[in-house]
Amino acid sequence: MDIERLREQTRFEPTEVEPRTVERWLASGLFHPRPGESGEGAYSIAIPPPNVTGTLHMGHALNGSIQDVLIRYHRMRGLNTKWILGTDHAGIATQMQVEKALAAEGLSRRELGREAFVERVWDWRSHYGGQIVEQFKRLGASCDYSEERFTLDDGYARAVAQVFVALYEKGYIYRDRYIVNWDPGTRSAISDLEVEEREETDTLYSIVYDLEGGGTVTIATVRPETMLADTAVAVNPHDERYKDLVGRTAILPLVGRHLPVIADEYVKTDFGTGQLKITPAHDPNDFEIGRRHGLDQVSVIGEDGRMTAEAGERFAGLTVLEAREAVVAALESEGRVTARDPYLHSVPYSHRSGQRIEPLISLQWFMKMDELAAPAIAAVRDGSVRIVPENHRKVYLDWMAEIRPWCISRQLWWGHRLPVYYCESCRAVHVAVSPPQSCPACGGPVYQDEDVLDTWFSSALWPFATLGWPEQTPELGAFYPTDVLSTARDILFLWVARMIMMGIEFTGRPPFREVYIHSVIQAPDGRRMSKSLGTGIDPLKEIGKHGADAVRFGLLAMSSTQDVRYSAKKVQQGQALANKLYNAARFALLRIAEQPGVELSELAGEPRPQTVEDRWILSRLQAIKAEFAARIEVYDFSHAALCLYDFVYGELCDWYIELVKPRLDLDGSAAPQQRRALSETLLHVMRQTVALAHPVIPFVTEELWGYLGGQGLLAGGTWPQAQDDLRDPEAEQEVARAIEAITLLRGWRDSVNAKAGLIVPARIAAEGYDDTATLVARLARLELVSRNGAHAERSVVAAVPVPGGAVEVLGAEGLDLDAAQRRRDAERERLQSEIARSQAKLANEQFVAKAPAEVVEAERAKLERLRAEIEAV
RNA sequence: GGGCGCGUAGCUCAGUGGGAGAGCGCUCGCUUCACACGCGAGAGGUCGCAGGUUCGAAACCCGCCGCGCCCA
Repeated sequence: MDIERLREQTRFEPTEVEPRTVERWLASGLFHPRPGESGEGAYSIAIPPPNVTGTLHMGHALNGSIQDVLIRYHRMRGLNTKWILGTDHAGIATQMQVEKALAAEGLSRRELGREAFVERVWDWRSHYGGQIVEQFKRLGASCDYSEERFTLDDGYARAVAQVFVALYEKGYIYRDRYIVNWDPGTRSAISDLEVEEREETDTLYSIVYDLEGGGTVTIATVRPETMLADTAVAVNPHDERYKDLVGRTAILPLVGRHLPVIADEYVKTDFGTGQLKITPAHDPNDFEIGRRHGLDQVSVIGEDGRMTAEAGERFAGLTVLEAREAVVAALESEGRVTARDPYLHSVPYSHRSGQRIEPLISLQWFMKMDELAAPAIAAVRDGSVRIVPENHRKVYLDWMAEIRPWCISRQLWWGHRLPVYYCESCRAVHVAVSPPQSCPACGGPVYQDEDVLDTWFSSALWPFATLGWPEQTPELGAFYPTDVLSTARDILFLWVARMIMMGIEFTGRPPFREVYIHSVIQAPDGRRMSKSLGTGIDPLKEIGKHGADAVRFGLLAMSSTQDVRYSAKKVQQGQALANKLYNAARFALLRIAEQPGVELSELAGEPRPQTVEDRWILSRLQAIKAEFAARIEVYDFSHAALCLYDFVYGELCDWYIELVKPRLDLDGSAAPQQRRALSETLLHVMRQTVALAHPVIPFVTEELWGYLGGQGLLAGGTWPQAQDDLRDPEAEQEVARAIEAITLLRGWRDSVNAKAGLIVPARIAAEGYDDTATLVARLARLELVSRNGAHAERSVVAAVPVPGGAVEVLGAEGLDLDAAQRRRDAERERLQSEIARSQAKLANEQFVAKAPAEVVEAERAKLERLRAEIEAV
């Protein structure tokens, strides 16, 4: 590497370095493992496939950073590591985007026809799809880009069909007329999980129905238009007021239908009058009551969101809201509306189209979940799938315990079409992977079901369908099950739970050992980050401004076990770290290069400690390696990132480099062996630091690895594990003591207004500085005076307490001694109060008797230390 | 209605039984021969409120107030 370039370039420039570093990584083939390549075992992660139409948002950037840290760390640990990449066809989302584009041309999908429309979507995908994969590269994500999957690829589609057929044959998949969440926006049924409840205030109307044979009931409803479909009136069986009503008949106003009065536990006695209209075709709860009591189902709202002929001539064709007004007006004219009250309740909306859900009865395909859920519950309960953080475990188990059938058919065109065929002649139903040419029963012509599967049905197969299942491929053998699934919690039910169920059902094993649920990054003001709110922050823009390393570090550092606000400061901290590391390496290399008799290319980069600070940094390096590894193992990315920062700033740069500077001077006074040894040690420390930080900030570390003379690409290098033989508690203690003393002395200097450059004559009257006295003196800007040397006869003008005693200052030139006196008084006061506190504690018999011995002992030692310090002042 | 979580320095957050912490911001001082994306020093907190357990509580328990999310 060109050392001259390094000399001139005083800052790390991510926009210059990062793109070319990505190219080097991609060209290396490091990200594409071959099955069974490493004897150390395999490590794999299946990426949550982003929507093919999507672009990178903060959630992707965070999850990409998390997964890449895990992938790079394990790759460097020698495991055969694969990050499975791909995109999701995202049925509704993609179809809606293309429909929007068509609308701009004045076209609709129905005008185009199914085949042409689907072709348009494929075209659209090839033009605009997959951008996000390029964006993952820019982030530095080390996915296996050479094997990108798509959930609608041929092989994947075969896996989907095979799963459908198998589940159908087991009786888990069935067709039913059932109440579903109808989304008038997409004109499709959607699953319970795609429905979002919103609090809204509506008018609660009280309406009087006559009873046959005299009397009335009064029902309360926010949806008077659905009364046209009422088929019963219900009261609670324990409601004493209405005991006599049960079994009588009410007359439905406007329609005249006879409604039985039934008793059902569902009815709340304290809501409204305690009398409830039952509309099985337009309310999920009423539907269940209807099934329990064998009530008729009358549908008055159609799939277009308008009233049907069943609603009667006066109302047919009206929208739901128009019908509501018309029905209320009609009831009013009969004097049946007795009250209107504002009422706050939750209203279902489609997560997909944003429109209000219309519950209605529809012929759909469903999947029974109970049998699949049982082993998926067991897997989490017995720990074969571990959910981190653990509190999500309970959320998962609670939801799984109450799992309901899943509506899997969608009235869309973009997606996996159901492998279901109907005979035109005999109406027989055939479910098969390969389409029958004619009806196997009667030979008649067959046609395929129009519906496609819910996107999540195919996503549920992701970890194994991407590896070639149902074929027993080498990839499947090597990389399944995957090690961890990292995701935000919003798709725990939609996706994660279903993957566990399908994985166990079809491969006999859960698809991953651990599920890591990461933070949701909110806008800085605490709102949701979203395009529509205008609160989104584009990770690529941030990468452009601060570099991918900075964004990765920032996101990891701000992440937590709960939701967090986006912190631009953390990203800047990451940028500062990259630059700091760059400059530390730059300093080390330039100084090594300038050492007479030392040649960088001849150095091995092995530790050759000669002094206490050498032993100290090597020991601290082992500690930080162990801590980083431990944090990664428990998915504590924020502390992993921050401990790197603290090490680089707080130990390597602020102290070690400052401590060794004089030993790297250029006047040639040091012996060549010593220069060489220090160069070795410094190079070792820099290489190790850069390697250990690589999973978090891969770009700057890869760049520096080249300058530092590392072998090959760092991305393919070895992660430096902690070496216990380099641990040195004594050196750690000695240098920690020196650091504390220097800090105290600097504080003292400031308080006596000593000019920054002033060298103060002083004497160390304290224990434990044998090896560090000159270091302390230099960094605290003292001139050490020996007992019988130059200034020895001068009197002590100040004593600065430091661990183990004090530093006595001799000579007052340039010092504000009044300030020194004030400082000394303040210090004495502080010590006095601490001593008093400590004494009081030890005088407390309860404390001495009940606190653990070591705590009492520590308190005694502390008191002794304080007394020594106050003595020294 | 049920569940989960949060409330600590101006801001964002860490700390989970034994002397209140970090980053950023702020103040003061530094062209100290890697870095001003830098260096040194400093100010700043009744740890939401009220009770309890304990020799000892920011931390554990109970209640209240405020905020967020999930489920029904």
